[in-house]
Amino acid sequence: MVSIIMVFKPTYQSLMAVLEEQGCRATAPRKAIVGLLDQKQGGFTAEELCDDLPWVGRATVYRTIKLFLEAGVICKLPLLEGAHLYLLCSVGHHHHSVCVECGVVEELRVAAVERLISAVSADIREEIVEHRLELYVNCGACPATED
Amino acid sequence: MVSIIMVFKPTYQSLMAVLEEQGCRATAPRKAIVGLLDQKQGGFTAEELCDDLPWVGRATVYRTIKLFLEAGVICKLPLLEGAHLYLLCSVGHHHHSVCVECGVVEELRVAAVERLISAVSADIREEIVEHRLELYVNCGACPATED
DNA sequence: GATCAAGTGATACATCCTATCATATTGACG
DNA sequence: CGTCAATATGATAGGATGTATCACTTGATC
Repeated sequence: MVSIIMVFKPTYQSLMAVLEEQGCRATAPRKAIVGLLDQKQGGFTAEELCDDLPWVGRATVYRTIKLFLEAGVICKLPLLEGAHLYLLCSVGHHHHSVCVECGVVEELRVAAVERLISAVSADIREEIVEHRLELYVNCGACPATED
Repeated sequence: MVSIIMVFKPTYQSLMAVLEEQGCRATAPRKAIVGLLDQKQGGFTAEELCDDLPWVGRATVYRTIKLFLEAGVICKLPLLEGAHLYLLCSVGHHHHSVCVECGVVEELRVAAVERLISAVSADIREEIVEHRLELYVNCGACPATED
């Protein structure tokens, strides 16, 4: 039996709180970016944010992404083709599933993965310090996304 | 019990055979690159190859890497820091462990991973088309690599 | 409101990789 | 061998994604 727990993602308020915790100011560009992130629950690219907020400099977009990356509320998810996606995510360890058709990303915690890692750990002489697992799925429910 | 199978990697001969299968010519640059790959069993970057073969153009180095990537005998392995490594690997599905200290990469087949994926697959409505697992380890045996 | 550290945007740059294109090489054929 | 067309090459420019710099602006505090 495999248990899968969906994890809820941060909201506008909690993201602004993260900034405050880091001793960062609540500036207009950052508020605008956070406002967007709040809506992009399916993942986003830096370029997307730049396009959506042309009045915000590219440097600021990247700086803000980096801030949240370091705070652990954004992950950088490698896609199959070598590109990657930024993704709002809950703090803590987890994995992702990405639909190869529609690109929708879901955050997973699969307890069995952690058990597997422990088991492998016992079998090899190296100490496992981190691991990464991504599932590339076909969600079967995505609308034909030809736009 | 977790079984881990080390997989042998392609040799000079088999790499040249891959080129031939693709209908490619055995040119001097390609032979030189293959000769190097044969020795870089621990992974390599494009820049490394360019440095080792200054008389071969960068474009050719990248083209040759791409050729082998498409043939499936080279993988592109994402590292924790966002960089990545190219890596000779056997054809077929497998995973990697990367030492975060010395960077040595080992190719793993962990049967238990495949069983886990099957189990997860049965529990979710999405169809899993591909997966990726990397272990970041501390091999404990690496020489202090401060150079 | 004045102050000043923190933040910003324009721009240049770094990295890694792909596209272009004139030239060179390969290997098949005679 | 020598010829020749297709293939491959290298120099160079360019694209994508991200970082560094720095003069200027803004926000939180007083």
